[in-house]
Amino acid sequence: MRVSQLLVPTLREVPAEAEVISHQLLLRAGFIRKAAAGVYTFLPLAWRVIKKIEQIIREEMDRQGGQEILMPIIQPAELWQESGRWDVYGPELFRLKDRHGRDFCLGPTHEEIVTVLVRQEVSSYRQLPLLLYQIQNKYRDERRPRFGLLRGREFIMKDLYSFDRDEAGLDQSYQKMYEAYTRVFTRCGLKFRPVEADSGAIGGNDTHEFMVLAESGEALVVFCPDESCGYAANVERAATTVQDAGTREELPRPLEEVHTPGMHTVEQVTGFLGVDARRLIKTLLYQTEKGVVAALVRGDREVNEVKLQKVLDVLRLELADGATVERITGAVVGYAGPVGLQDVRLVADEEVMLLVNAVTGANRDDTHLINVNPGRDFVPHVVADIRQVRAGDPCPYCGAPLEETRGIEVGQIFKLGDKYSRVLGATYLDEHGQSRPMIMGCYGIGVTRTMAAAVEQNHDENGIIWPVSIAPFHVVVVPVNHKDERQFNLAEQVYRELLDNGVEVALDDRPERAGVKFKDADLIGYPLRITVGNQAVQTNELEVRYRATGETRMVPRERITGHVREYIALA
RNA sequence: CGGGAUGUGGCGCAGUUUGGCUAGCGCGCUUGCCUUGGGAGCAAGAGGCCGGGGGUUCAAAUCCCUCCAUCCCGACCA
Repeated sequence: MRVSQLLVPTLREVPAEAEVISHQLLLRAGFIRKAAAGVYTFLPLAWRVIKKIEQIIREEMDRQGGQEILMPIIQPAELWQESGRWDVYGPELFRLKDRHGRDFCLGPTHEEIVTVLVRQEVSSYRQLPLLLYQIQNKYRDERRPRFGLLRGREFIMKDLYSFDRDEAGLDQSYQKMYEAYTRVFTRCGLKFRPVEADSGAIGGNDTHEFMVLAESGEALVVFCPDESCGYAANVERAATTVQDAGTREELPRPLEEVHTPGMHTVEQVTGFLGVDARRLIKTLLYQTEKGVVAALVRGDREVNEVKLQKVLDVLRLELADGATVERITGAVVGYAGPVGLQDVRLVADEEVMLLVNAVTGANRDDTHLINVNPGRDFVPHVVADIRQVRAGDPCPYCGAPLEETRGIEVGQIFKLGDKYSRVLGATYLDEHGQSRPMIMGCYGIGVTRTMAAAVEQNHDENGIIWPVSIAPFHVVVVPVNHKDERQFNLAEQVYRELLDNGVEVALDDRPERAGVKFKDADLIGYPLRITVGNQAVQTNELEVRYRATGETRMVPRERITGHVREYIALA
């Protein structure tokens, strides 16, 4: 490709709207342009990258027996009503009507369509397992699209759905996808980590997220530093062993009230009373659709709202406002406690139950209770793990102190079980003529998000550094002086030779000064740059520059194609 | 959805407080000269219903009302 003919509108300055580095660089390097909030046009370079990622995904899906199909973006409301998700999905679902007033939506995911397809076309155990996938645009009307391609409203996703006879079959399909995903992200040249995750509203038991490790990631991950243990989980899901606060050996003392004027934070109370935060029981009131709930965690802990939501089995969970707190506890915010609290469900974290002679709010202004003993002074309705794990907590398997990192979720694999096959009636006849629901799994990869994640992880102050496997071109050939015919002809020869040998090469034939072309080459992130200047013409040696390291090397003219091909093959 | 901010040529911005006559600057773009190994220089150009609508006024980018868009923080979602 001749750069003079290529639509790569590079920008010298960072567009004001871009905050994260992948968004800035993809705009500046001429890969993407915004059409609306969270909706982008992919220019030629971006589209080449996307096609490469898609191709890697295709090969790995096919390797595991996946069959590619293409399902519609526009889906009839009836399907979603049948699964029950038309009402549940909420405002995230892009809804529209046709000219007859019939309801449709733009697919945010395709469980309904694919399950109904399989319901109609598959009826025998002989046809299972079946792995169907597509690479398709997806639509989610995010409340707040942000970070460029990392959280858009329209995005490209690979989604595969597995249909098995039973749980054992599902386990196998799940394992295949786990391997396939590991291969996909490895081949894309990304540093990533599969982590245990929460299954959220989709439900199901097992689920893993594949996280590309990057500071800008929205997800927080904890992991065990012991490689042989290998535990890693999204903090939403992460567990840790129950820890004693050091009060266990004490003998319970009689409950006592203390005057604590103006002390309503954990720091204030611990400072005032001269006790460890671990001795406090923090009482947080939450509003849910099932009423107000009190969540108890130790003073040094935070509530994990995802865990709490799961324990309570509620759809809505938010901290109660001050007025509600006062109504329930009879005191201003800061003095809530479990003792004598009426009309709310009490959920206590496991660690709270181990405390002896704890400190809590007294449900009265400026008053706390000391020597509170769980079981004696209050009895929670539920005891569960609702605490947020943090770095330093012991690994639940081996006890080593956990570490923290941030990640971008580029893939997630789910065991769905019979959730959709039951409601949508996707059944098959087994070898005994018995009708059974198919056992399903679903597996997604955010393709456009993966492109952005690759940039987040691979860049420097000059621009993008594409992993070779997904780079838009492998190499750019740059004649230094566009008016020097000898340079230009040599560059042209090299360009053609590389083209003829199957190398993805761009020739920067623009009548620009060398500096401009070098800057653009760095910004765009071609893995290799071949510079053709005076030296090349005179000595017949070409300068090859490696984007990843910034190193250069002189390569004899006749060896250039071999050198480039070797580099690509080894990458 | 709550809070905050911003909309002026392709990009980055000034001008708005205190209304005023041809709306500016840098980059980019076009043409010419010159230059040619890290975003050169000189000269001449093209390009803007100042986000939309309504109002106030002799006069609105500037003041008022309203709508829209975009970005950030939070909440939310997977």
